[in-house]
Amino acid sequence: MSGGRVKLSDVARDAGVSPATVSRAIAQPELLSAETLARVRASALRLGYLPDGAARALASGRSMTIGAIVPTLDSAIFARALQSMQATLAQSGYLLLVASHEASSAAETQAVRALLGRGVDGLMLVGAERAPETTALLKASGLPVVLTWCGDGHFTAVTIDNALAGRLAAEHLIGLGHRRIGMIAGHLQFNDRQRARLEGARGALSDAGLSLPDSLVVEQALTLAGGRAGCAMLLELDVPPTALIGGIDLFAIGCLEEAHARGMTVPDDLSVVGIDGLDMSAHVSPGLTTVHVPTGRIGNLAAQTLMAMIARQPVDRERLLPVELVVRRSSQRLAGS
Amino acid sequence: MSGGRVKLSDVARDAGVSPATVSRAIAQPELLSAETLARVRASALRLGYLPDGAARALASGRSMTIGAIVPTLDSAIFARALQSMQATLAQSGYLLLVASHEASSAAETQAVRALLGRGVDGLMLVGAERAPETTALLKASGLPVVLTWCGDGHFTAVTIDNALAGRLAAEHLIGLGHRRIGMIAGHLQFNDRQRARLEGARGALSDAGLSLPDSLVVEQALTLAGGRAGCAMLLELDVPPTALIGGIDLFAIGCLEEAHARGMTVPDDLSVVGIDGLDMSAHVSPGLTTVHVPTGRIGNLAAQTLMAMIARQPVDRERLLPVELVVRRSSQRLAGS
DNA sequence: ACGTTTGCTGAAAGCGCTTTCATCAGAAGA
DNA sequence: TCTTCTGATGAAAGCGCTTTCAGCAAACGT
Repeated sequence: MSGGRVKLSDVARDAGVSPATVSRAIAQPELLSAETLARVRASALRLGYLPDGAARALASGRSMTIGAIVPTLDSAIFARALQSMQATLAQSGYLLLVASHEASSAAETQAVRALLGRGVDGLMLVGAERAPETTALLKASGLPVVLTWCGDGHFTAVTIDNALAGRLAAEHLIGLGHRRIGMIAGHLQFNDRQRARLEGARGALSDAGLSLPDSLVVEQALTLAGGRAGCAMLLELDVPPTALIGGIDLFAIGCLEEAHARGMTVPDDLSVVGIDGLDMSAHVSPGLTTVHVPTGRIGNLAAQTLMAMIARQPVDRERLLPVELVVRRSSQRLAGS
Repeated sequence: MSGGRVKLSDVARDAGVSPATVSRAIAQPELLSAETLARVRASALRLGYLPDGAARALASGRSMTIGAIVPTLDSAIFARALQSMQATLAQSGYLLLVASHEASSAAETQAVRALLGRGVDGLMLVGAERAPETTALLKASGLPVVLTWCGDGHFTAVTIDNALAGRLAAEHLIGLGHRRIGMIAGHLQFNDRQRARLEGARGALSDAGLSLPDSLVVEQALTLAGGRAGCAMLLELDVPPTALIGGIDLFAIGCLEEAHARGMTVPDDLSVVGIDGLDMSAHVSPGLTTVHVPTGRIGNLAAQTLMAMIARQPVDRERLLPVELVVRRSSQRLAGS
């Protein structure tokens, strides 16, 4: 069975046509007469013919494969974006080649090189910050590239306004009378999304005549445990904040847990706001106030944009998707304000 | 820049050697003299040579690519497994080509065909149940295949004992005096993991002289909202169960939320046990009692097994990983038992 | 009736690499 | 000194497909 895979020439012989015709039957069926096409298809089906992707890629220069490089797959955010990307691509016969770099720009460079070598037809990356070498590699390849979450004004991008997200979270809390607001952010190194969210929050506070001093900002690993730890640190300050912003929802949920574990009540004793809008955030208790980010849509649009670029259709240089504050129970007016 | 990518023959010319030598410098450097190797490497580096994966794949028959087909990427479970797979593979220069089938066996067949066509060197699949056509395709390809979570005694597998997981959850509750236990399971169609977990729980109850009637089992979509809905249905029965088993942790967490929303206290009014052992489960309140599944390890081992099979090394036909009950606060002895 | 299109198919030249197989020094053995 | 290895390299034949470029009918125009 496995001895001698069926190849295009076998189908050609079986159908009594030339290899060229079989090739056309696959890629450009409209060029063939109905009769020939039917005959070739019948032969292909009968023999169980499966085109060899490597050979097709080599001969045609297109691999029908898109590469995606994310910080990690093990994140609800990127997992969802990739899932919708993959689903969108699959409808057009594209496959997704994924790599992760775990917040290392060197690893990202290596991943780009690996994917470029594998002949992807397009590439999706997260964020705008990267090693100059990586950018050079990307540019030199001439391949369609789409940046997500953050754009750099250089490559095509599907983005959200991370700074606005941070700002919305902060403004919401300021509007509720909070004056002392803390923030838990992801490690800012090689993570422009978190930096922008932090700066957005800082800007909102500053505009309100307040401030977000470094003492009220803690950097944590992007996990729920990180959120708990960050919350603990902030609550143990001499003058703890009355409200907390999580750079990602996971942090905010960690705050909910940590506050609960300390016998505090959210939102009575502490207001908490997240950024992301995870499904889960609607279901924790109290329901998490968060800045919703259309994560699935980002993946979906990245896929569509990439396919359009491959087809040499014009695309928006940068597609900015809206973020939106969703108020739930975890935030409330500061008592006595 | 992008005009005319550097190819192997360019490097050969630049280094003053034959193409064969350059090829060897990449794949079997030990065959070359140190001097030649250095010269070739210098040329390759200077010219920025990047081997063409499609050409290599075509000529060598190996693509250095592994395929993975999961129900969805948008799940903490599969995302984690894929992340650890990808990380493991990347260390050996392999890339991961992913596809999802959203619980459709037809979509799985299509994905297998697509990946096979793309010339993957090995394939990871979830579960043992699939269309006969898919199995035939897999067998005919002669490719290394590793099944995960469930094995079928046919293909190599990295599994857990899903029935045992269900059993452990149920036995724990039985041991706490619960007699009326409900279960929320994922849709059982094309999901042998959920079926096995349900049957395991049923077996434990039956062994204890109890039963798990269909009226106490609800099927839900594998989301937190599904868990809440399932919990609501069960709690609204005339004689509601005193304890609930979630076929996945997400269900159990949904139960926690739903119970809370109804003013019930877990575990005083309802005991809840999950299966999976999500990170999150340790942090919700009350902490979720769950049967821990080594999800990351599954991905890791699947990758290692696949690479071993590709290298024609002997591998265990089925590697059964242990599951373990982790008791936290969400379950307690039934009052008055 | 004859030059033109038009529609369909075939021949053949690669795509960029790997991999026998052959070659040829120089080292080793007799 | 002459053969026999051994180690390093090159020549060349593909891997399985796509894609010009031609060719050849049949249909068209005048």
